[in-house]
Amino acid sequence: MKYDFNTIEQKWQDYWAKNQTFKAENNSDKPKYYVLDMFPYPSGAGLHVGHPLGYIASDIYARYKRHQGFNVLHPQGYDSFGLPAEQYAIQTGQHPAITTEENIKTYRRQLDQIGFSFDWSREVRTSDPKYYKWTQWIFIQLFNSWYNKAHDKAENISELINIFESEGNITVKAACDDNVPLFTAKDWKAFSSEEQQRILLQYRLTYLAETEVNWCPALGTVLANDEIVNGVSERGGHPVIRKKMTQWSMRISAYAERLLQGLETIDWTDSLKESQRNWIGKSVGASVTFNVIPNATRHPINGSHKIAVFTTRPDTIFGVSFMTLAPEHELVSQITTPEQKVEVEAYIEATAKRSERDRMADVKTITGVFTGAYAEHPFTKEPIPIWIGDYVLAGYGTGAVMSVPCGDQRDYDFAKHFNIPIPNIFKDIDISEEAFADKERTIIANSGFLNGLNFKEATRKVIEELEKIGHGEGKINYRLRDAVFSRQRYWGEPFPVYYVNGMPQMIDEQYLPLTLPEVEKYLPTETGEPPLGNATFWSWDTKNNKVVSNDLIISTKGGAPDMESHNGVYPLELNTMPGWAGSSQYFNRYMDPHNEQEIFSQEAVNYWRQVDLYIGGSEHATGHLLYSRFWQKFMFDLGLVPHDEYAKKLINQGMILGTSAFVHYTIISSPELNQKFYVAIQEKDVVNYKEIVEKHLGDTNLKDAKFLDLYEMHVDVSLVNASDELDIEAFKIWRPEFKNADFITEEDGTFKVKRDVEKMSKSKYNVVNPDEICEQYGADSLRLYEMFLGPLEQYKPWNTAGISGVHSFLKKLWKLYFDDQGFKVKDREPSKASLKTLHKTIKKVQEDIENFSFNTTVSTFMIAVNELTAQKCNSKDILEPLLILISPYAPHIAEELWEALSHKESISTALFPKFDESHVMESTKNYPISFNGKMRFTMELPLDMSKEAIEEVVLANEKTQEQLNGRTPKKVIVVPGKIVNIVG
RNA sequence: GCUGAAGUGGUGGAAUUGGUAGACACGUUGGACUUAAAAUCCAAUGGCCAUUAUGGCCGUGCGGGUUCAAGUCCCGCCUUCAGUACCA
Repeated sequence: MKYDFNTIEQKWQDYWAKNQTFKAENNSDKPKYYVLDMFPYPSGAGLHVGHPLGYIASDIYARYKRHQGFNVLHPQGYDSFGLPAEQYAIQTGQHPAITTEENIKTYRRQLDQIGFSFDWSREVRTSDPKYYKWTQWIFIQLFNSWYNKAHDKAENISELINIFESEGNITVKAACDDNVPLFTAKDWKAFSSEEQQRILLQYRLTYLAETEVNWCPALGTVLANDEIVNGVSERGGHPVIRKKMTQWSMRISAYAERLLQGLETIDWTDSLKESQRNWIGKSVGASVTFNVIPNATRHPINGSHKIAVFTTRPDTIFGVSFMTLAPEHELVSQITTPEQKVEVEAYIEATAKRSERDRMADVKTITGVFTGAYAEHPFTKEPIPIWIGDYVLAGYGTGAVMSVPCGDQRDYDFAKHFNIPIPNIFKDIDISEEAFADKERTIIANSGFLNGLNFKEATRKVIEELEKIGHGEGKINYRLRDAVFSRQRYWGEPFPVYYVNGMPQMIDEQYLPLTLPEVEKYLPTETGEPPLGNATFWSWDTKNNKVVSNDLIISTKGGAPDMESHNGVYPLELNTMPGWAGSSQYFNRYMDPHNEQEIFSQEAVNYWRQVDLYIGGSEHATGHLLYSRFWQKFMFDLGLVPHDEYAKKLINQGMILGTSAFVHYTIISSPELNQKFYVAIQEKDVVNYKEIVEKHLGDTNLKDAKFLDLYEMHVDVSLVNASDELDIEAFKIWRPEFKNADFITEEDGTFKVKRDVEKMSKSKYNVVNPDEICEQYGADSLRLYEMFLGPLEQYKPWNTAGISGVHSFLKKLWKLYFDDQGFKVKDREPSKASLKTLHKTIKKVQEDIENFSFNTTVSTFMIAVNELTAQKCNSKDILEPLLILISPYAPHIAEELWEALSHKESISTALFPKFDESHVMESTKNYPISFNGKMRFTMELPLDMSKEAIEEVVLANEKTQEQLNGRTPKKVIVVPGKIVNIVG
């Protein structure tokens, strides 16, 4: 019988689906294990061979855990809201829901053919109203919460209102906006309802505020910091500018410290944790307040102003020789003197015009301008000139710095450039060339009460003094900014929000989900509103078939919208939520995906608790993986989840890259020619291509024609064979403009292309489709090969040629069970050698899987099968457990052979075989004997021999004596089980 | 600049944590089977030298060091990839 993989794989995929083999129950006597993949965005291009890598790894682990007797949850779903479907809709008018549905079908078919053990009964889709109902629900919970720093957790906003009513906000320690005014309980009660709401908004965990955002004109939407790469949009590479807009934001900064601390408790890779630490960017220092001197110049400044700065070096405060404000700083216009006004305004305008990218590009150019104003040094009372400069960022700290040129290189450069004095406050340090920033070696001088102190002592002392005079305090600053949560797009979750007098109100939970309305066009409206502004009606309560008009929402009764009485007309929020909204809690929803009453039941979440193993790409380090941790901590504060970290262990799979092929060519044109003439050149001839083309053309009529530069183009990799030779005829059909082209080939007519490793993408024609691989070699071969390619975490190029190795392994495996005569496994006593092979394989496989070293496991299988073939093993006692070992990697063939061994149940119910050391034990060990560190021969010795006995035997040995040649050994080293080394 | 990861044959990659470097696989070469091809099987395959055979020397990015013994540990460099970037 032949190994007919296509039939076998189809058979078992159908069997698994029909019998719901991998359906997980929310209770079991078995211990639980939760294996999660990052769910895919279903793109129109379908899967290429790089996509399933992580899924194969997690599937192997999930199947392995089932064999270990665990109740395994291994779900899958789709992150189905997103920009590509919307852009496709803009171009074609096709509703994103339809293209998304089609793409999901393709994905599902492709995933199914690889034989994953997903529990599809738990599938979620972020664009499904039944799912995004709960995304909207979480948004409402965030809106109704504030962060109490005293308890270090989120609490209900009603508790904050209680405090305001009894004591105002003076005693409240909350994560809130910086500019909240202080008020008493009496003040609070005197505020209008609208004023109260405005104040509460400054405390809520999701809030509406006018913020400076990253606006991408080409995409017509704002972007979060992690969606910008090198100053351009991550998607499409469009320029991004800063713009002030009223937007929803998430107060993730409230959780900065807990997000940082939580990293200590989870088993994620160091590099990923490090990225998150950098992104959070904690720095410890002090905030210092400087008073602006009202009449330091002929033109007194109106009112009294204070400038707060954040510094990590308060110990250098006596080295301050100027201050610098960001051009966007709000005080700039108030303190600038009339003489400086023109210059300052020109400077502000010039900086505002520069895009983020330009600003990043020339960080070396020093620019700035003097405001004319002075601040007073809190200790020396000396006047300090106030400058503005674009090296100070409005978005970090307070947007103002105290400049200490002797201790900070940027301040130093700025001072040098504008001839500002650079006082030296460091003992025995030369600062004539550059600033001195080494905290460890710092001894303060010329600094009054700080003289002689080191960095630590001086910092403590100066903070103490600042607090005494009310000019500052110790402070911790984080780089992490609140996350902008509004997107001006159609294909995303609508906000459950409407506005009364411009103040946002939450739609009552009973009316969720607020479903996405139909629109004619997916572009912004003519008045510049987001695409949702095009909707003519909204339908929300699908159960009761209630419909409301576009910008109308029905009046409220006691804060909740009342569907029955049509008393008022209020606009709805027209923005939608960003891509990361739907992916920030999906892992918990899988635990109880069909629950319509709650986001998930407490029974379910207390059973599954945490994700035990999460596999996905590292590109989400500062996006999804940070936001989802934030939401989990929030859910924990609400008492909804038992852990405030949702994923115990995380592995980043590396990317599988494509091997692109390129053809070089030049185009010849001359007046005599009607058309352009292409000449393709092999890579080796590229350097001297002009000479070679001329020589090639010889005396033809093209001889005197001019030819253009050399071009390089991607060639479809399917037109190139394993030896990099191009199929020229097929190429000419693929690219008709080359129909009459000349190819400068080898003498034997072959034409070699250039190869390069790049990301797989349609536009590079280097995509390898898993469908073809499954068709030609089978899913088991694909699974094994993807693992065999190299370590899971590593980036590695795909090369289809190598798959024949794993494929012939499967054929050899098959032959252990079936030959031409049929099934050949017998119920007979296994040989000692076969038992040894089996048990050393059990041990190695178990160790490898537990270390996620999947590539070496495949080698282990190959060695085992080769050995058993050589041993002519046909014993059931060996071949049956062997299948269980291989089954996580190649489940289809394992099921088929398992069935041939007369099993009625799926192999997934079988328990992993136990390793028995006695079969592997050897009574003797080969000791390598070396002289002066060089290995000369080996000698078999019993395992239980003592060091001394080994030494004696070795020295008495004939070969040893030969090597020693009459000399007496100086030293003999014996490490039992390892090596004997004799120093002559 | 900073942070993290990594440099091993023609190629992908192994190496029980300091103990015979190159497992396993691809590729290549030779052979068997076949009218032929495919498939399958066998053998060789880091480099150099020697050869009738046994063999010898050099080899894990570079330069040092520790050790009886270093791909692995220490010091100093170089290169590549990824993330981040005027963060006060």
